[in-house]
Amino acid sequence: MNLKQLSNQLGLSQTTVSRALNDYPEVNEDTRQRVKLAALKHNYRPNTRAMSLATGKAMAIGHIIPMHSNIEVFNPIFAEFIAGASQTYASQGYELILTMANSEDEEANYRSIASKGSVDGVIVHAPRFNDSRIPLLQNLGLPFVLHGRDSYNDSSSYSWIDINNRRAFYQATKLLIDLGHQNISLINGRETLNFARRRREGFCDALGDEGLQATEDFMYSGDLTEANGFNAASDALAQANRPTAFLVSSYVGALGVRRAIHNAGLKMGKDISVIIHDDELSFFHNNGDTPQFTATRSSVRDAGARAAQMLIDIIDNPANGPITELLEARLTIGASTGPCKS
Amino acid sequence: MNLKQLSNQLGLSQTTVSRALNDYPEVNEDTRQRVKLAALKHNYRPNTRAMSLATGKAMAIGHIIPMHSNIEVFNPIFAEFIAGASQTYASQGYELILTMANSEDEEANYRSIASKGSVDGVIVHAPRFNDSRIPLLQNLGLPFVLHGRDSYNDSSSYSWIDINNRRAFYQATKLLIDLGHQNISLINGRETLNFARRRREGFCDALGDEGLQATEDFMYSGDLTEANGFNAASDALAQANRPTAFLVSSYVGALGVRRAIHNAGLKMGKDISVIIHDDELSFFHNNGDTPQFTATRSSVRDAGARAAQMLIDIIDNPANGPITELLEARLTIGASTGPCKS
DNA sequence: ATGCCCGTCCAAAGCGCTTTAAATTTTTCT
DNA sequence: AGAAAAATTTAAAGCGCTTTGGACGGGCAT
Repeated sequence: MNLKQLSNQLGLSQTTVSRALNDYPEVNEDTRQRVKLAALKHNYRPNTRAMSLATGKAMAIGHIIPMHSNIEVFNPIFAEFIAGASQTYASQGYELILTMANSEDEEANYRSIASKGSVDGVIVHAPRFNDSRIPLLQNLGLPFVLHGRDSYNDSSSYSWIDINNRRAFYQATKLLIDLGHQNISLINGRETLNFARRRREGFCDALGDEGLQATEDFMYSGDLTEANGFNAASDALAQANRPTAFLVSSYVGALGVRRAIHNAGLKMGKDISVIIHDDELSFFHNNGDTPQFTATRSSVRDAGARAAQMLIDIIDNPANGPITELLEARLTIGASTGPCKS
Repeated sequence: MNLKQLSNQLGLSQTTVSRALNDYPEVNEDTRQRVKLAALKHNYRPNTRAMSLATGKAMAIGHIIPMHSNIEVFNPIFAEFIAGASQTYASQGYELILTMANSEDEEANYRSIASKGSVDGVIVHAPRFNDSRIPLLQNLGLPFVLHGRDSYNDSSSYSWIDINNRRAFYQATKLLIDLGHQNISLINGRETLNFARRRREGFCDALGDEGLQATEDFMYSGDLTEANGFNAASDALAQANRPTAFLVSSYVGALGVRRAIHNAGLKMGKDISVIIHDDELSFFHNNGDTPQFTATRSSVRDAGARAAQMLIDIIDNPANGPITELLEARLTIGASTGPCKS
């Protein structure tokens, strides 16, 4: 059933039917009811393609997940962020178009998306330091919101939502120091990404403020897989001057760290302290119990929902300037930290 | 830049330019080159909405993720499956439209999607026993592929891709029995879902074939979160006649099981054996090392890529009957199993 | 030359919707 | 009652593409 058929059914013009359904004021209330009823009865819904061709709005948002072609880790954090965003889209009639972009043809990918007209805007995931996608999208005139910031590009020139990574890791480090730990290992994400850089800064600054210094050997950086967490922690624990605490950038990585600690015959929270950053992935929620990990917490799903709303606002009001939002993580004590014993 | 502008530039008709770009034969080869060059130079790409309105094909596939509104676990398996599917779509010019559907308004959601014309087909995730979505989609005439089968509906009447869950769990159980385990606990997914039912069948049948019987108390079913795995295993291990082995339906759940085992002061692989089903989530890959878990393995990402291709084939050849594909999981020995010691 | 075919190109219709400009009906005011 | 204003409806254009049906001219056989 399309608009033409429906309006024939009703003995009305397409114009009137269209207006009735879209709640335009210039249509009689009785007519509107009649139209809406008929639409419901015939299960009519306007064809989105025709609609967006006519209005010039795609009513769709693109999410472009960066993938480095060989490694191909699909970070669950993307998934959770998207789950949040999709809630927002659903409530506002937007569709979510998902694309994976290999880093090689990334620029081509963005150009293609911009010119094909299938989205009204995009969410940019995992910004790298000096990320070329920012000027690119600005040039293309495609509205976008960054999940994260770029420390290189002027962060007031574009819209972003981020957590205060620096402060979170500063506080976490401070807590470990207060507990007596002086030899702390940082197991971080890939430091080509801004979030990881900022976390490292927070970590190093906190140490510096207490007159300590980070041991280069105990700072690890890489994809936040379980295996990488395990390998990093195992490596650190095998050293003579091994660290007494770990600061880990993700829950998944921390699972590997926990395994390494057990493997070394140590107890997490007693022999070795661990603080993690917890994005509150839904399949790791443990309801109510004291959390296993002391963590800086921030729901990435909420961030996704918020980012989506921001982007929609930007699309609706292109005249307004950039929107930015900085979220603070909550430092929550769990079972993985304790006083330094050595 | 749109088609009109481009063809004006070139001094050609829209018809010719369109045909040149779409590799129709009735256009001079020189002209075609000239057109393609100009398109490249001006970064022209046909507007997808206009294209799909003209052709009647959306060139998009919908993925509808079921969410039970209160719990809202975003299963990483969906994410990984989608990552696989998106590779296929990218190579064939399809877009991937992602939707989360609360179970309440699920039917309305599918109806809406079918009538809006924004997708050419859908992938149905996580089929339940006697899943109403199958007859619904058949009635709506919307092409679809199930990820999984429905044991209730006639599984030759629709297209699906599934792993042989029954056999995988039969073999895994058999292995545990061969190792001397008689008291085995099954920590399963939600048994309203077909995959979990089949796994349970395989488990029970293997026990039955060896003259054993499953202990009802030690069969758990629920969302496959870390916490649920932990709770189930903790519960089992607290019993007097506690099991000597666990069969766990997912990697994430197994992480909780492992934690419970450690918590009880036991060693996995020595005191307690564990076999899991491993969907080969990318962030749990450990490259090369002997796997932590003995597991039945099957890449859900590959399944996603394959499912996408199946659906595209179905869309292209609506006349052909349903396509089905049954994948076998590989039973791989890891460090989590050993002979029964009691 | 004539007619025919083939290769190449184009004008115009149509996909299903929104929206402008105008027509028609109803209400209001004098 | 008649004119003006307001309310309601409609015809038609247009969004950017594909595709049908035809036009045009050169090469070939007759």
